[in-house]
Parts: sequence; structure tokens; C-alpha cells
Amino acid sequence: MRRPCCDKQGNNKGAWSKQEDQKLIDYIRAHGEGCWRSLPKAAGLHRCGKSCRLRWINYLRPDIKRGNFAQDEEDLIIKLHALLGNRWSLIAGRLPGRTDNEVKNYWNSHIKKKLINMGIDPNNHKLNQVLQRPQLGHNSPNINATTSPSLEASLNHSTKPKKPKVENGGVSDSGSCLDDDDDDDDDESNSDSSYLNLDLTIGVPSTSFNSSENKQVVEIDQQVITSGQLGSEPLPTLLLFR
DNA sequence: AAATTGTGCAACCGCACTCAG
DNA sequence: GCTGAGTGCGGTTGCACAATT
Repeated sequence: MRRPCCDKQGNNKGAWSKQEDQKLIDYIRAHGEGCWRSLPKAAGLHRCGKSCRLRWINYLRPDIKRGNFAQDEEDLIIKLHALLGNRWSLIAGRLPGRTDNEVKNYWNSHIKKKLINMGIDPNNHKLNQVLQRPQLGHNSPNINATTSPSLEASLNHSTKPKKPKVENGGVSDSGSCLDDDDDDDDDESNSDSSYLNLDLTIGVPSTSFNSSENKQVVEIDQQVITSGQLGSEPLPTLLLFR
């Protein structure tokens, strides 16, 4: 068993002081990110490296966008969550200036409740109950936010996180309908999925293309958009995407 | 005004992955 | 191939503040 990284006696815990923040900022400005293990000592901080990394990534980084989430950001989170489940770092990667922690908190404190209030299960993005709402037009297909088989396959290859917790009962991906589609009724789900309009082009940031992972997600976006599933006519989006 | 309850967010914890030796 | 250090990620906790009673 590996020893915890933060077992050191005398390390500070809890909220960061302004002085600590400044030390961390100064150090990273001078030396750059990385080597979190040795950073605290070098920077003169009585914190564990993990804590420093978290503080920097979630709060001190200069490109962090603070404040309320815009409506399009919220929509994008919902869509990405439908695709990826609780893979907050992936979702945050599509939202420039937002951190995984921030997205996760926003999901848990705002979006989740909103979905529940709308009768939508936030775990699988499916309707829990029949809602009284205006005609959707077309044949009112099931608005389940499931994904197409090709998209699912792509995701499994390109954006699947390192941790396969899902398979052994982990909860991290409980929210992904990708997993739900693995159930015995996946044939039906797949056919439903063809109606889904998951236009992920909202706010696609050019700055987020710096990792191959993001590139792959963008490619997936293109598939969704150009796959011909949508035809020439716009298909209904998820109720709350409107 | 004080006490209680609810909410949001920052930070912590532990697990899993990567990679060098 | 094995091991352990370093790192990243997601779930959970704890605290501060707001709202309500």
C-alpha cells in the first residue's frame, strides 16, 4: 500500500491564505507548473503537492473564468454529461476557463435540481414522467439523450478515461447514458438515439484543441453533425436545450 | 434578533493510471 | 513483467453565507 502523499505532519489544511496563494503564484510564474511533489518545499509552502495543484488549477490559474455560467455553457454541460457521464475533466475541457471542480459543483448544485424539476433523471437524461408540454412536432420521438452507436464507439476509443471504474460497480459514470445503452434494450436505445440532436458546436473553443483528446471529441462532433441523421430538417432537441 | 435550515463552493480523500527504473 | 513515485480524477466533506422560521 502506498503511503498517502499528505501524511506529513505540520502541513496546512483547509482554506488558503492570501500569502499562500501569492507564494504559489509567484513560484509557478517563475518555474512553471509541474513537479507538484517538490513544489511546496521549493515554494516555501506548508502544503502537500496535491493541495497546491488543486489550488492552482481550480482557483489561481490566470485563465480561469469566474462567475455565473452562461446559458450556453449550461446547455453544453448537459449535453456533454449526456454523452460522457460524470467525466468532469472532459466536460470542463470543452468549457474554456472552467474547471472540472467548478463544473461538477455547478452540476450538483444547479443543473441536477433543474433536471429533476423538469422530470428528467439527471443520471441518464431520460424523462422520469410524462410532462405536459407543447407539441414537439415531427413524431415526437423519445427525447432520451442517448448516443448513436458510432458515436458511442468513438467515445469509447477516444474519450474514455483511464479509469474503468464503471465496469466494477463504480459510480463515476453512472450518469452516462452510454452505459445505459449497454443494457439489454440497447437496440431500442440505439434507434432512439438517431433522433437526438446533440449539436455540440456551442462554444467550441479554438483554445481547447491543444490536446489530441479534444481533437477527437471535435471529430466526434463533426460526425454527429454531418452523419446525415439529422437530415435537412432540424430535429427536436432535448426539451431543456431549447 | 437569534436559531435553524438550506445552499454553494473550496478543499480533501482515496483510487486508478502512467511511466521510469 | 514488477514496483513505486508522481499525478489526475471523481466523490465527498466541511465551512461560510443566505434564507427562513
